[in-house]
Amino acid sequence: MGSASPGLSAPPPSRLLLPDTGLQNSLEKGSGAERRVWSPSPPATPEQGLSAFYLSYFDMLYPEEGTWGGKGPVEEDQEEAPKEPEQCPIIDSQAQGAGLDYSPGNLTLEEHSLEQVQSMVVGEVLKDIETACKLLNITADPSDWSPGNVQKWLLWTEHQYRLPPVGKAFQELGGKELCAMSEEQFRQRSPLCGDILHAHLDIWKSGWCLCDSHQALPSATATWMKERTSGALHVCAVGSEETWNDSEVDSSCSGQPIHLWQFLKELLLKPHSYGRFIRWLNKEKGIFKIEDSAQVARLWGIRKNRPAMNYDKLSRSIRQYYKKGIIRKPDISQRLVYQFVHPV
DNA sequence: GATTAGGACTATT
DNA sequence: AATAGTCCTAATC
Repeated sequence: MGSASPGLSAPPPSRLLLPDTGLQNSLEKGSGAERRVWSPSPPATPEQGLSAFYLSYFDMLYPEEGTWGGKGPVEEDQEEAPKEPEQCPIIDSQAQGAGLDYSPGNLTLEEHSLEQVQSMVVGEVLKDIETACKLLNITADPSDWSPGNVQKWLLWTEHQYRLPPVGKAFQELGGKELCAMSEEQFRQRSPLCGDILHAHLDIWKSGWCLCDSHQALPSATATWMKERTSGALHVCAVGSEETWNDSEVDSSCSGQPIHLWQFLKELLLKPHSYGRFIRWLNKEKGIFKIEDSAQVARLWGIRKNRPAMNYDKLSRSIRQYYKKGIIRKPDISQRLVYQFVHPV
């Protein structure tokens, strides 16, 4: 799944259908400039429908809540409403593990857990998309689909997610028309699962957008997904020669697994989301500091689906880069500070 | 006690 | 084969 959590760019995790606890109220009270008010009303927006889908998907993936990492929803804090996006307060990593920071603006434990869920779910769905493309011999971009492709996709989605058959409800539609349809139109054609199908298609559209950073994303949900999952689907920059402008690092497509150094750059490119955990000390020289080793390791573990990842292992991988000339320690060695050998 | 360095081995692709 | 994950010892901060 995409990267995880800490992110917190729009839309916030509060879009998920949260348990009926006091959480919703606290979220609304704590809503800052970045935070949108969560609407407790029945799913009326595509995003809310999608959120419901995430949870149902999660249920399928992980029947027993909290099995991942074995810790359940009670976990570290990760995020706060940043006052200055580029200003990254140093967090005491000691306090992170057991840290229960409920200060205003910080995410609650439930949110963190949900973010992890979102990241994992989105990652799994994106993997499914890759698989489906190969299996069905269709493109990742739904707008390219022929009516036949649309039918293939429908059948696959029904089967994959055990949805009730939609029959001929979408029979004559091509990909472009399908993409142009609102959730309501999906519901009209398929009252039983139109919303779910629309949510699936939304993910396909977004997943496709992950391959093209220049293309505008169709929805806030897609923006959220892009923030969190860039690189999850397609990252192909290989070696240490390529440039690493903001526009280039995660705009590639090849299906190659992401490398740690790429992942670190990804995080570094989003200081607003991850600046608390890793940030540039000198971007021109490629010098960065891991402010919260445990969190960076946790994010890496999520990305690679390695629940047992920790900083000890992550740092071992970084050290392997010394020989390869990808990352090194800066001239003046500091703890948790590394330097990309080929900054641009 | 956390971090750093690196050897050795295994797993995955 | 390349890369990363795992486990380890030892040194250092």
